[in-house]
Order: sequence, then structure tokens, then C-alpha cells
Amino acid sequence: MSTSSQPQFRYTQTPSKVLHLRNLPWECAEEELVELCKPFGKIVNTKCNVGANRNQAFVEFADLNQAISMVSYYASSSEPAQIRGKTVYIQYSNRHEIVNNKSPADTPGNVLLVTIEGVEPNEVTIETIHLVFSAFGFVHKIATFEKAAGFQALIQFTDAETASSARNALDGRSIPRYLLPDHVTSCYLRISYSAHTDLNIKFQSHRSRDYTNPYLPVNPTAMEGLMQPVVGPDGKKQEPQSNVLLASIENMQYAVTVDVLHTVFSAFGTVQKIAIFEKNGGTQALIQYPDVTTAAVAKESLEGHCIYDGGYCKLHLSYSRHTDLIVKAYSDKSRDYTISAPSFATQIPGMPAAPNVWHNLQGVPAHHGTDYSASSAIQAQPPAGQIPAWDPNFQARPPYESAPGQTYQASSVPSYVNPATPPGSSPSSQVGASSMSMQQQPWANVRQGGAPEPGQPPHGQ
DNA sequence: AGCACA
Repeated sequence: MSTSSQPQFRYTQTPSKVLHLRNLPWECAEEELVELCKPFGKIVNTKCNVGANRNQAFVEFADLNQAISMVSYYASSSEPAQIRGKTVYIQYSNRHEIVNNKSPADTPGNVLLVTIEGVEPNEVTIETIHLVFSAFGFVHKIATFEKAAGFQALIQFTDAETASSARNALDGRSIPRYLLPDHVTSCYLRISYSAHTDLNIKFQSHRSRDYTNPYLPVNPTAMEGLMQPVVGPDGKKQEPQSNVLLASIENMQYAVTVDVLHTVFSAFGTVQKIAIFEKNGGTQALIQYPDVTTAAVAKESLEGHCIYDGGYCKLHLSYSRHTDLIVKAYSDKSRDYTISAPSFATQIPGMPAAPNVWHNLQGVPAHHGTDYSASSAIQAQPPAGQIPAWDPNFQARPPYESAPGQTYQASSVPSYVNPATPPGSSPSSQVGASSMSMQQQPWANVRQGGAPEPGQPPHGQ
């Protein structure tokens, strides 16, 4: 009973001016479909990225004969229909028109609507957006704003061709990680077309730019945005250094006290002041060193590492804009060691000493479900090659595949890892050392060199 | 490699 109800074969299907195409390359662009089909007639509609794999499409010709000519051409051709080298299978659709649900978002224009997922608006500067999208052509204007969909940007190119090349290359991809604050783990771009053709930018500000009119007035209330980290000529983020570090503490399962922070950060030099505060529902701390060099060493060494074994209380460090903290000399959230007895540096009240707490990350399963698979997709297609290699070592670490969270971390943590290198000695010679050794060497080894005994976290509870 | 507003 079932055999007679099986789907029909191609040659028994009734012709339709709508063709069904399958086995397309992933997210095949409409332009590619049109390129393939237009020799046979006028295309009046398309529907792309159909099916679970988004590798099917429909093309509707103006006339039935045009569809027939295409099907019969490839039925007898020795060369199969191909897009990007993949054989495309063509047959008549079982419908006779494409229901047109095309939104303006799918209609190419010179202005892109970009939704930047997974970041706070202040974490992606307009310079970063400009840098990424300039790889495809001259960016005329950028306007950023916050909507329910998240942080969004309108990006105006010269023409729809340039815009679509940017869209095709970047949609679903992530902004390179080194252009983002260290604690941002993923940041995906969702790109559609805007119905705008010309953005009306009133001011140069941290939210909007008109690159065609550099003399546009700067919005005075938006000036602070211009003071954000700048992108240098090499495309690297250039954070202004500071003797004060801003630490964001991720996955804070255990209390992080001033004393714990003091112990951790004292491994790299004298800690002058510490302040702990809450921001955006997370815990942050400012740690003041006497000089920028010490802060830089601490930052490089500790970035991405966890205070406690098991991925707890993971540190993300950046430079603060502050240079001298004004803090209460002694409170549960702050400490000023410059006016306290120096014995504070080694005496930690309420913190029984135990040497066994500075575990490394080895064998710790990934504690985030984050999937970084898209990062390799990026690697395959950086925007027009303007941006240097994402991470040449990324693919070469099979042991890390079961722990993507750490893979990524390791690849982006150029901390010095040689246990023979005490804190304070030149970190630059160790930058870029294999993250393999980092995985095997507990970061606590960094402490070798006479750091005070660490406090006992509530490990194992 | 086999049909789309869900």
C-alpha cells in the first residue's frame, strides 16, 4: 500500500515554473542561485536556505517554459549543474509558486543591520565594528543602538554589492576575539539588510560615525566613548595600561575576599590597594600596584586563571582607568595597604594556611557548555585577510577537544608558563609559549619566587 | 540528495 504513495520520481513530476534545488552549498547566497538559473529565463522569486540543513532552495521563473528548459538542459547535459563546485540537483517543485514571505531583511541594500550577540554594548567599540566591516569596502556610516534584539549597528556601504559581500562573509561569524575585551567568550554577528539607504548621522560619537564627513561635530555628551581603547594599525586592541587592574570574577561559587585577592595578586609585587564591588550582577575588583609594569605582569599571568580549582572564580583582567584608588583602609570590601601595617601582606586573618589549594586546571572538565565551534569557521574565512591569523595553534591541540572552554582560554592566554620563570622576570620572553605546557603546568607555579602563602579557600565544599 | 510561514 505504501509503494504507490512514495514520492514521485523527477521524470514523472509535473512541470512547474518553480524549481526545487538541493545539495546546495551551506547558506548558498541568492546571487549564486540566480547566477545558475538566469541563463534559462527570468527569475521572479527565490527562496534560499530552505530545509533543516539550509541547503535547499526554490527558484521561480517567470514562465513555465523557462523552468522546463533548465530542467531538460541539465537532464541531458554531461556537466551537472554546480554551485561552488557542488553538484546541484534540480527538479520541479510540487508547488507552482513561491509564497513570498521575503522580508526587507532579505532584500539586499547598501545598509546592513547587524545584531551583535553575546556582548554588552560597551564591549564592542565602534572602531572595532568599523575595522571588521572595512575589510569589504569603504564604510560610509555606522549607527549603533540598543534594541530588544540586543546591541545593533547599521552599517552603510557604497552599494548593495559591497554590503552583501560583507554580509555573506560575516553573518553568523564572530568578531575576532582579540578585538574584544578578554572576558568576552563569544560574540556572534547576525546580519540582515536594512531598508535604509542613507543613514542620518548627526554627531560623531561613541554610538555613531560618519566617515564621509570627518568635520561633523562631536557630540560632547558622547565624548567618553571616544576615550575607549583604540585599535592600533596592526589591528590589535590597544588598551591603555595602568598600574590599577580591573578584575572581573566569573563563576564565583566561593566568596572572594580582599585577603584572597591580596594573596593572589601579591605574587607579582606589592599590592597597594584593593576594592571589591558589584557591577552588572557580577563581582569586580580593582587592584592597585605601584607601577604599570607590575600590573602588566600580573595581568598577563593571571588572565583567565581561576582562584580555586574546578574553574571557580575565574579571573578576567583589564586595565582600569584609575591610577590611584581612594578606598577605606580596612573594610570587608576594600583595603589600603599603604597606610596599614606591612604585616598585612603576610598575615591573613581568618584564613588558615594550606599549601594545597593552588591547583592547576589539569583534568578539570570544561565547566561551561559554550560551543566554540564557530570559531574555527571564522578561521576559515577571516574578513578579506586584513586581520592577522586568529590563532594558528587552534587546530593543533587534539587533547583539548573535549574541553572547548579551556581550549579557547588556553589559546588566548599568553601568560608565562615556565615554572622556572619567577614573577617579575621578563614575561615577554614567555609570551606565546605553548599552551600545552600551560595545561600541564599549574598557574600556581607562577608563584614560585617567594610569594606569600595563599589563603585557604573553601575548596571541596 | 528529496519540498518551504514554523
